[in-house]
Amino acid sequence: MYVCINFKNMYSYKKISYQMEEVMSMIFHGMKLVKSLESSLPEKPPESLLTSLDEIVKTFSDANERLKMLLEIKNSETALNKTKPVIVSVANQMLMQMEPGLMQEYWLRYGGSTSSQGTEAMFQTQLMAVDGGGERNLTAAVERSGASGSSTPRQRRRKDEGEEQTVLVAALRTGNTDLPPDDNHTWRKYGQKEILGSRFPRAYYRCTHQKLYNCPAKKQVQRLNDDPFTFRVTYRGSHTCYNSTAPTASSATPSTIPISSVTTGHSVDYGLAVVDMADVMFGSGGVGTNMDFIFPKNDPS
DNA sequence: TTAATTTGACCCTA
DNA sequence: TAGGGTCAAATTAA
Repeated sequence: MYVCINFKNMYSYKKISYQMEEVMSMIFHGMKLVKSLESSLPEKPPESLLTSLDEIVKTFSDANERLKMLLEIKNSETALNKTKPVIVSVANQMLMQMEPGLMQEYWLRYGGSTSSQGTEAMFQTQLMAVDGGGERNLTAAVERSGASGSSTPRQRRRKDEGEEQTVLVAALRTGNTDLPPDDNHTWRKYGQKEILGSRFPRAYYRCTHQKLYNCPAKKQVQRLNDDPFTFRVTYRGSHTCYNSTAPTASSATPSTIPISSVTTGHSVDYGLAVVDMADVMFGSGGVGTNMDFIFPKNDPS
């Protein structure tokens, strides 16, 4: 199952996008202050401590206020523009510029909500089930599986490896179309299998840093039977290699993600598209071209 | 030379 | 027992 979000009113969406960047930068500034305070905590005199705390509180409080205002704007626009969800095929084109794994990465890196309900409410998304070429609205959650299992861990477990997320990703139309688009992580292919009932084999990847950093992230990539230009990518496990080998997105502006492959991996080049987090957070509007994204709804972490 | 991919065999689960 | 997931030796690419 996948989440589709409509982005319509490009004008207000850009304004909000800009404001959201400001909020994000305020939050990051606050975090910086906290870190700075933390490092100098033992020798800080009470007066200086008070000043620092005041500044931190004010920064986060300002960010909070600004965010509330943005949400109000967003909600009022949503009420005015009840739009019909557009289906995955349209999204394929957008995915050439931005693909779901990056949203997952963004949340992981920049502290997305740990509450899927909160995220759900904020985005007011519409869930859509995509089954091959068919479509139907659903209100179920994004695929999760393997939460339970036997209590005796074994070396080669499959069913209780934690959360699983499935997303659709557009295949490249040029170059090596066999490769799924880069998702800003480096993956090593460790297997490929013919799957019963599937026209195309399923490829198995794990994080390149699995051994070095004990990173458990894995993904499966498979072309859809009825749409060879779309990959179904299933992510399992979260990356634990961020702190040590983080791709450069974290060093960029917090609200932007470079989509070209900044690490090695498959050398798929998309140019350098930039994705605003606010684009995703406040993406419903009135006039303009539909822009649809698909990304995992639940909190990937 | 090193790292990544391929692929047949093995293991695990339903 | 079948099907899916993983391992690891062999092969290929950089």
